[in-house]
Amino acid sequence: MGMLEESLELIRRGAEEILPEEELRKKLEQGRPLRIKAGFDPTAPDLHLGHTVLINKLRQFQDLGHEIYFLIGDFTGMIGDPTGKSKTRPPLTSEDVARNAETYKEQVFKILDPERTRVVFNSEWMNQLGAAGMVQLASRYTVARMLERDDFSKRYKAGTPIAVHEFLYPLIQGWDSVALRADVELGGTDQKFNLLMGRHLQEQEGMEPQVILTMPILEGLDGVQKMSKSLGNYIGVSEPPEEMFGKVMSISDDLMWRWFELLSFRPMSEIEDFRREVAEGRNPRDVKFLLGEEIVARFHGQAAARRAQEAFVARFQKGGIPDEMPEFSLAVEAGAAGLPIGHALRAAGLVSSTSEAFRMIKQGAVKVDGDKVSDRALELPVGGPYVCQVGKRRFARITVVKG
RNA sequence: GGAGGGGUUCCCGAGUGGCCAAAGGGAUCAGACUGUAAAUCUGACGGCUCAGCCUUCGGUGGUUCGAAUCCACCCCCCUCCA
Repeated sequence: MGMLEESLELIRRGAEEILPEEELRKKLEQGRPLRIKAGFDPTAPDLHLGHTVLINKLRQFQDLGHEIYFLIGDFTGMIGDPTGKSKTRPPLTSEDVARNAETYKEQVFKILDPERTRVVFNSEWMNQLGAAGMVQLASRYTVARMLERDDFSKRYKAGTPIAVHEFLYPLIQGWDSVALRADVELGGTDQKFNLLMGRHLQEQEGMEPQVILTMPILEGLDGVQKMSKSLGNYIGVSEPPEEMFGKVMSISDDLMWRWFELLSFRPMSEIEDFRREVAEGRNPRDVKFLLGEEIVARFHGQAAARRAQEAFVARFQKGGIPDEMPEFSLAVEAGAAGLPIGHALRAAGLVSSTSEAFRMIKQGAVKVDGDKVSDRALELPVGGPYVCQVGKRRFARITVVKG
């Protein structure tokens, strides 16, 4: 059964854990489209590549002919996810949720096939459940077992408070699996407990329990910490092509292989070939080009990807300046003939203070129209535009006008 | 409620009357080297109309020629006991 093994191998790719893998094999052997579930917050999505690791896995399931249930947890959203920090979330109106759902679709359908994706909301069945149903659901699990969840047990031992309703979160998430009759549920590694809850509840309901698949957290641009917005080491899926490409090029060679595994749709055999070629002397940069191109093409199309790469080569390999950069029109002070360079750089956001501007000048990092600036007292005469540059990456086009 | 420990520049963390814009490390930024890599080396790292000046060491007020350092009160955090 070569087909089956191939499918399994694709599903296994990059996955942290599949529990239990034997059951997954059996489900696949049934030859029917499986119901694949993954849950998402109802909050406004601003996806970055780290989030797409999971979505890519959904896509692979789709390619294998299975059906995706893209669950938006609008009911659970009211509880607030107790995993991790204890920030309370402001309640969302149904309009908010609807709008956020649209944004999700926009971003996610760059990867997923809309034809094979069902977007569902758990308020659909949770609102039906009622208080009595909720109590009954809560009776399905013991406190002792609840405390097995890693963060619960840590908090309990540490003596930090756990509100009773937080226990409801995994139960509801598990109940979603019952309601959807999910065959497989995907989630991040931190979701393992919640995913297993689905198995438990389905079993109690006499259903064939779902298989759970956890995906690892993607490392960000720094290669060490997880990709996240707050750490600033991310690539957003709606970033412009050139920026996206440039950021991919800036990752380390080691990280590149990790990204290939989790973000590329190239077969692993091909990636292994790349790895061998690099070991034999091929410039890793050229392989990274392929990764960058694939990723940019996914979100912006093939043509944009090619342009992004050309712009990259022109700018960095040939030392040119980018076509597009922020433009500013700055006024000189009344009576002055020109704009002091320090002020200009600060106003254009190239430096955060005039002090920094002077430091940069001292270090030879500042160029105007390609000429290195060494005089901190330099003034830009009325006119322009001047192409101002700090370091290799920060550019602005500045026009100086009369005050 | 009782006992003790602590709040320093982005983070960690030294400093206990002047030599302190404040050690050291991390992060960051720039320069060199490169492949806008990584590693390494060098430098910078409060602000300003910048060889000078101004504002910072939880808050407020005080002692002193002079305070991050001493005193008073206040706020916040942590540990132990009840």
